[in-house]
Amino acid sequence: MTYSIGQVAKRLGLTTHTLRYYDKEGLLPSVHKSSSGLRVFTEKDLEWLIIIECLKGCGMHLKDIKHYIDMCMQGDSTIAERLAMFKKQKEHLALQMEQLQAHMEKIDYKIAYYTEAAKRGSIDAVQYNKCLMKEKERIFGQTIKKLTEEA
Amino acid sequence: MTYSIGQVAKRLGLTTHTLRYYDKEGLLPSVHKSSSGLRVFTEKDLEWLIIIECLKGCGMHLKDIKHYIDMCMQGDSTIAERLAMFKKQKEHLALQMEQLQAHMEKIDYKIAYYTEAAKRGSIDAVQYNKCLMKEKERIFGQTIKKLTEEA
DNA sequence: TACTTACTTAAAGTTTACTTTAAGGCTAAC
DNA sequence: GTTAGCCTTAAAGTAAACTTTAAGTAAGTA
Repeated sequence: MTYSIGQVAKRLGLTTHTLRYYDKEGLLPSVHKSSSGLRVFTEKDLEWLIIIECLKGCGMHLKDIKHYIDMCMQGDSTIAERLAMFKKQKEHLALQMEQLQAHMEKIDYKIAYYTEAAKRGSIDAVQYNKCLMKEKERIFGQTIKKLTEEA
Repeated sequence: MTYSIGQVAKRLGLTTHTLRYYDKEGLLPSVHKSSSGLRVFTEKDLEWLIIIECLKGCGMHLKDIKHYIDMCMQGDSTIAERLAMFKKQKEHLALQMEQLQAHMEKIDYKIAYYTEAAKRGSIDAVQYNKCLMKEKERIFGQTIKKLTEEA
């Protein structure tokens, strides 16, 4: 089973322009051309693209993704480096998740805060109940406290 | 307790340039100047900055963050919109977390794969055991299967 | 008196990952 | 025979969030 550039673009949510751009940049070394010059994508190529999207989604730059792909083309001598790269990405990803979690706490605090404000019709009327206060302390406390200690 | 631009920059991991840039862009409307013209940051300003960093970390553009800040300055009439904004960000954040989770599964698969390859010294020697195969299917299966069905 | 830290305006430069424009040409399907 | 989808090169444009440069000034500290 093979796929045209248009089919692949549609399925992966990219444009054909982008796919040709990736190709030009050397990110799709395994995509071949048909006798009439059309790009022919195989399932293996789709796997590549899925990994490219994954690495991009992790915040990796195309330059570094290309480096990974170059390593793949180079063969078994780069296995250790490739493994190391994915391990590093895993750590990076874990950090990102922690950060999102921290953001979520702040957002939740704000939702609680504005829900109160909406109920009462004004910001000034918000009562810092125990829960709200504790959250505020936990969320803003550390950064500010550390600054104070430093000064 | 008040803080200089340098102290704030250091604590929040920004440069003084960036802080002045934010100020110029209207993101720090509550920062005042001392008699000699220096920016004076209060704890309230730090809270602002923490929220700005949070929204930035959620992927919001400075333009939209400014809109939020403008709403805050505008007063109680914007409470509902502010609440809605945070609720929307919460959803967005949840989506991002799901995506990171999906990325993590792919990374974990690759780590398992390359660990095998490293152990055996070559890619070709990797045995797709039950676990590896199942993961591969789960991760790459859907996208490719859907493409096949479509065609 | 130095030195550090801060201030100003205004413009130009940087990076990344595309996107767009232009201009023309091939091929397979209806 | 025309339409849809694909191809090419090459260059310019876009957006975001800074960063840098320039050039001069001023206040506070050791």
